[in-house]
Amino acid sequence: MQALAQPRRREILELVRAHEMSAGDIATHFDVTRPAISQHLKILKACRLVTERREGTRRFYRARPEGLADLRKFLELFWDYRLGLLKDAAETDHRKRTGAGASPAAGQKADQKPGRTEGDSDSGVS
Amino acid sequence: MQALAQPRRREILELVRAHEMSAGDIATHFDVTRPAISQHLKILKACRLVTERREGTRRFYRARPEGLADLRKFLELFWDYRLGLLKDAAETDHRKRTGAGASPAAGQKADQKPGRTEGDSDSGVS
DNA sequence: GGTGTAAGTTAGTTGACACTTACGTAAGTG
DNA sequence: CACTTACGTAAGTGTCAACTAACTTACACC
Repeated sequence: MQALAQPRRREILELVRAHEMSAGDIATHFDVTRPAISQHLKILKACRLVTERREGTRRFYRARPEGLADLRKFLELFWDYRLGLLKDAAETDHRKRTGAGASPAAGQKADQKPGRTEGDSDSGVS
Repeated sequence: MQALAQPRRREILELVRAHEMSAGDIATHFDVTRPAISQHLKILKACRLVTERREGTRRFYRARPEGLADLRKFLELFWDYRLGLLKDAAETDHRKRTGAGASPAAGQKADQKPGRTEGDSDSGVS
């Protein structure tokens, strides 16, 4: 998650999303030095967001969408739950009901807290 | 995006995800001071990730799933695109995961093209 | 009107991290 | 074996943000 917070790393991911690219080629797309890109690639690789393929002196990188799938799964825990009770539609306009503890959508079905499912797959989100 | 990178803010979101909660109550769940939570809530509110409801001296906060939907849409640009050009067949082991087939809100596809999306980030966190 | 409570705001400090410069390492070429 | 290419790593620096402390604002009750 933190790996994607940095815009520079998202740009790198976009570069290697379609086709793999060597570290030097990636660096030429930015105005920062090559070691800086190398450090970003190290982080992305540690988070399992890219894969590395060595060929002679060069190293080619490529995005790994499965790593992003982990993040998507994590986010789904939020909006899936919320969207489920948006069908009430009563709370969208007048929620001035002073029920301190009682929300208008008192139904609150599926109050189950989405337990930590990080263990399902090596979520290297760190 | 950057708003969710901080674990503390994700914990706050989890707290107010199910039911709204006052700022003081939120603060008691953490070992940091109350102003710190207030600043986090300010950021979450600026990013449209929570909504505020005032009641006397208290202010109740609640998660806003639509804000997370934006992030989900952004992430879909990555793996949807990747899954689309898997015609290379080099990595044929991309059998449909649980999310691919059971995505409930998959009705709305990404309306943006997967082109240059940089600059979209930096969601005015500060 | 005065006091207490609940919350946001400002100023200042500290720690994390992105970046740079310099150096080291592995593979190819003469 | 010297030399170059391609890349990673180490140490140092600057900046941003998370946190604390102190202050201010808004509401409720006496």
